[in-house]
Amino acid sequence: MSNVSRQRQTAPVFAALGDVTRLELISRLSDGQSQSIVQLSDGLSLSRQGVTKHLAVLQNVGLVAAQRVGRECRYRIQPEPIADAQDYLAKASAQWDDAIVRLRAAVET
Amino acid sequence: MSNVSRQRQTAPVFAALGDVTRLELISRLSDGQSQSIVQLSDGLSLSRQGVTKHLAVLQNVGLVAAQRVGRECRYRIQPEPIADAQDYLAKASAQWDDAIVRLRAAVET
DNA sequence: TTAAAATGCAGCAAAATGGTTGCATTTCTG
DNA sequence: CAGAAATGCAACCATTTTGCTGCATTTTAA
Repeated sequence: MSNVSRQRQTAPVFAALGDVTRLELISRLSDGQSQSIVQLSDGLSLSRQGVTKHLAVLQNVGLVAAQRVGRECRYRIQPEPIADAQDYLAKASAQWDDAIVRLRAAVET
Repeated sequence: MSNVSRQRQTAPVFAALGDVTRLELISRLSDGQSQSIVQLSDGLSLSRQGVTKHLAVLQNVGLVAAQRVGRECRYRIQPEPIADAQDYLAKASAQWDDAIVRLRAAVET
């Protein structure tokens, strides 16, 4: 995959993670259990509809999945996008780690 | 460090990474060499001032550092914030990996 | 069957973002 | 010194984001 298309895929995931409230939601879902909107809203200084919007952002980039159960809507975390983001950062840092090693070597020559 | 304060630190870094142009700038700087604004603007379908703004975003969260050299301003990548972001994602995924293992174990009991 | 609970949808306002242009300033170079 | 090169700064604009409220709908439970 090209650099550009990997960036186009990954950037929206980073953007979705770039908000304290959404990181908190991710954190609350990180035990692997699904939770309803009301449950997820509990303790946040934000209206229920505000939380719904944040969940929609997370869902749009595939970080969470929703399932309607009776009258409630349960959200569950989806590990893949995070793994991809992790991978992206790992490759980026590997790149300049290598570069730094080469630069050091060049200096010491 | 508490969950919340880690989120407050990390969220802005993710937000800064959540843009294709900025990911491209990071990528261009990943060889460890510093580059001027004109160099970084080359080939981007964006005005030089637009690029400057993106660089300011990256600088504000510590992803790059600027140094004035004569009439040009050279930017260099700063590995730390990315390492932090990587660490954050690693801890998050470890959390639900553990949870999934526990859930499987519970089911198989 | 009636009321409460959980959610969805629409509209609206404030703020942030991403981009532009124009002009001033600093620094090199012929 | 004069002009070109590189940047900084300010103002402006369109769009997106983030939050709200109000009301409708669906589902449960008494």
